[in-house]
Amino acid sequence: MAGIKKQKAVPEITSQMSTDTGLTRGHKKKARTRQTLVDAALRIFAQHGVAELQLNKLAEEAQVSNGTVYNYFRTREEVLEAVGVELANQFSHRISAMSVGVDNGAERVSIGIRMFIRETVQNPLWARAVISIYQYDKNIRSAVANYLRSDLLLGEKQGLLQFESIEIAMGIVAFSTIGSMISILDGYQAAAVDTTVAQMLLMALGLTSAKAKKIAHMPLPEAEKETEVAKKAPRQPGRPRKNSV
Amino acid sequence: MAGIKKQKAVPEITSQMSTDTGLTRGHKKKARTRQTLVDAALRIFAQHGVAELQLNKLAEEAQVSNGTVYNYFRTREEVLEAVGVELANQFSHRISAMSVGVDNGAERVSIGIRMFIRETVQNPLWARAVISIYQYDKNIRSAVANYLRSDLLLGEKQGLLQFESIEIAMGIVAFSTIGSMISILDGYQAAAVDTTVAQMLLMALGLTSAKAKKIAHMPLPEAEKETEVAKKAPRQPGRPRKNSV
Amino acid sequence: MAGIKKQKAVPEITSQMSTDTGLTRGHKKKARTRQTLVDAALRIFAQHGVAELQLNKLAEEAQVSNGTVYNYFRTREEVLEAVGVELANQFSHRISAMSVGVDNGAERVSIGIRMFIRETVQNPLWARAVISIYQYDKNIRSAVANYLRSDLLLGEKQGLLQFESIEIAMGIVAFSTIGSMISILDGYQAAAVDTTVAQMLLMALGLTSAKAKKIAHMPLPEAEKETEVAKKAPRQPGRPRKNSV
Amino acid sequence: MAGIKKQKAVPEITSQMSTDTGLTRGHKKKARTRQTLVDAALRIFAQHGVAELQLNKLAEEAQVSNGTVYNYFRTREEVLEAVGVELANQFSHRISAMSVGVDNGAERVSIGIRMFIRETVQNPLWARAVISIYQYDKNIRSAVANYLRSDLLLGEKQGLLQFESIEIAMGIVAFSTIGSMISILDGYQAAAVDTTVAQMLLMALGLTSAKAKKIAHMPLPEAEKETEVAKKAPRQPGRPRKNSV
DNA sequence: AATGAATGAGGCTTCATTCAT
DNA sequence: GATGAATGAAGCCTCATTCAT
Repeated sequence: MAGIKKQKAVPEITSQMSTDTGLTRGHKKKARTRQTLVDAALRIFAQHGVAELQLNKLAEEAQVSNGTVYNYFRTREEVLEAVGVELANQFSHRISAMSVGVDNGAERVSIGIRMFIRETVQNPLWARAVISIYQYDKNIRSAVANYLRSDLLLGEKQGLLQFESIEIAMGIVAFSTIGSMISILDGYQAAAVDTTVAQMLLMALGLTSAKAKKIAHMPLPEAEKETEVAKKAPRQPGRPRKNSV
Repeated sequence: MAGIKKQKAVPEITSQMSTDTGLTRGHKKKARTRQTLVDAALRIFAQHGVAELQLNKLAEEAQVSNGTVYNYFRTREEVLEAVGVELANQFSHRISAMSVGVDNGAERVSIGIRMFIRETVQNPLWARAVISIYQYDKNIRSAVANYLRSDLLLGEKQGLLQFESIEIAMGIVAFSTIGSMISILDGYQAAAVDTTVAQMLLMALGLTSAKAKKIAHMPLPEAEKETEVAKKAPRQPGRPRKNSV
Repeated sequence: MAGIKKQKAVPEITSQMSTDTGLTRGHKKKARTRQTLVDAALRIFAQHGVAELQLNKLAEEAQVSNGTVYNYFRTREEVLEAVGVELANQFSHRISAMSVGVDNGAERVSIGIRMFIRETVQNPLWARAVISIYQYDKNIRSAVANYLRSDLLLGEKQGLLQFESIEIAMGIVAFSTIGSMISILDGYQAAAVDTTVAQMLLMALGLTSAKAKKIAHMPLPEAEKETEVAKKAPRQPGRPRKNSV
Repeated sequence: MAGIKKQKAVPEITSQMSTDTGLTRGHKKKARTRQTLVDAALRIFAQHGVAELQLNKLAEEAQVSNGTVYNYFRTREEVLEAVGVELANQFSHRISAMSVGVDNGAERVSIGIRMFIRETVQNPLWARAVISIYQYDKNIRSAVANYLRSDLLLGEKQGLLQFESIEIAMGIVAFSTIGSMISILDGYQAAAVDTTVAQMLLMALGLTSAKAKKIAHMPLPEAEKETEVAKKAPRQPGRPRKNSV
């Protein structure tokens, strides 16, 4: 987890989320500015929520002039959109990476839930950014849902999970997880929140208490995969229209 | 109870929410104006979310001058706080009223969940206000949680519900319900969302699938208030705002 | 005369200043409201300066409703004017009272200068009000000038004082006195400011250094009124306001 | 230096006051705009007094948008402070320039007094600005005092002037001068106010009537700058503002 | 591309004044 | 007279956006 040079007292929230921007070769300074801005935006979301994003603050955080922001984004909305896309992509990478090698649908779901909750404790700023944008942006909700969907369907196919409606099940798992993250940020203190939540949600998905407990308490895979995330390429400049963020 | 004269195309979201505090006597102008403002704020939350509350719009909506707002609230923040308190009070009344006469903890929880979800379909504006402020205001979350707590503890005492942590259980129930409401506002269409969600959450709380299903499908009590609500809440089309909630 | 009930921590600045308007008979409550308002205005001037007079604050300070102010004054300007007149009257009374029985023009001038400076130390709030309104209101300046004029002319007639222009002499005496008061409020600390200033001004008016010194150091007459003032004016800490006057 | 293009009927009050900082080269836009704003603020002070400074009027006067003001000053208070500093600096330059080449302390004091009074007649707007801010801002008073101090001490050292307290002497000279300026603005008309005042103040500082008269009547040095001022400052009638200064 | 000064619409807030009770 | 809620013009300030360099 490398981390970007920060000038403020804000802990690294982008480090894990952003790529290590292949600065191995140091000759794409200009192309990286956009990523710098997106990263800065994420840090601001974390601290102040989506609604508060101010472009002059963004410029300051990214250590560029305010005019520079407009070389990459035409409006404030476009910035929000780009950050949404960025975060959605990060979700994709992280969630897939999380349970790589695990082929039990119930376990995969459990791992996802637990990782998000654990990460909240480790990195509240990141959590705040996630929650903030998750609540704000329907597209993000869809992106998360899609990852959940495959695992839930897998679990169902394996005869482990049962639910009447995949959509409703996705909603419950996702919002309960987000809700638990919020509770933690609200100040709720407890050990093993992750396993407790995972167990309850597995029960909601049809597992018996015993089985749910067992799966929820399985050791988490070694998340060395964070490095993988780091490798992903910077987003392309072309503006993907439509709402989001 | 008659609902407030509206000059805009916004359906009644406050009429049903205002508690019948005996201020029918018209000699407390100040109290009435304050309520007018809070009601107007709720309507605005419903349409635009908490973050967008603008005090000049609030004044317009409440049909008073902008200066009047400041006779009641010193700052924008104070308005948000007051509305939060108001909504929390409404919750108190509504939730208690919902399952009055029901002494089974699991049933009480189920009724609460289902009522909120059903109300979302009937009155999306109200739902939007609830979601918006629920996400915005920790105090609201606490207020809701407290009502949940007693029912959960009752159910546990009755040997019906089981959970490791009451706090976590409250979070899961509340956020899953909110999440389902959001899904509905996001456009998710399904019959019997309420029973499905209630059943899953009861399972999360330790009931077997069969018992959960049975309780989740019990007929809802005839809430006279609800009848009124249904009457008053015309389907509301409302341009699908930027990003749902 | 008893001073007005104060609800704040502001020492009495009006009690000593209020002329004994024949309210000895205590049966004119309504007639006194106006005086209450003027007194309250003086207290506010003392604390915040003329420019800051706010009618709602005035009403609050006078413990009447804001509407009541408009039963006595039609506009804010009228309040300021009334306070000006009031203060001018107070000056009249005080200044004449000061050197009653003294028939030496130079001494009379000296006494006036010294009394104002001494009072500043004793009662900074009163001083602030005086300075504030003196600078604000030309009429006050005229009122003060008239009292000065007669003493200066007396002194000239007596062969004690000499000046080319009575108007200029009045200005120098008055503004030097006010200036000394400001210096004291600005934080200048010294013993015997009053005699030093009086001496210098007497010299400016043609007295030799020796004569000026002698007159400036004469004991002040026992102003019974002053005794009261001293009693009533507890040292006032008051944050040193940004820019004094 | 030619003065700033004015779009209003206000005579030049800034041109003469602006120090000739070599910002003639047009490549410091920011510095120029700031100066533009300060100059505009001085013009407003002259017309309306410090208390009335309105930032939208300031922007209008400076012919920039209101937002621009906030690129240079964070609050209204900061504008006042900046103008105070500016005026203090101008004082520094002007006063030193006034009696350059004169090495008699008493003469130097006399020259300063007389110049300010004469300038009041020539340029009432400038005088109003000076008076207004002098009364408002303690720092300005300090700045003026410091220039006076050295001359007074010089005169004392030369055996010309005598005073018990330098601080009190400074106060008397400064406030008497300001007071004379106010009298002039109040409408007092007389020839040779400057010499009369100077003479009286020199007497207050220990000079005999004869010596004081002689020094007070010495010809003023030819301030080339002053000539320009006289040229530029048309008599300004100006509605007699409610309460003068 | 980067810069950063300038812009101005629009929101927040104050406060003198009105008016029905 | 006294009250105090209501009014709304007017000021302060923010911030997304533009544009010349």
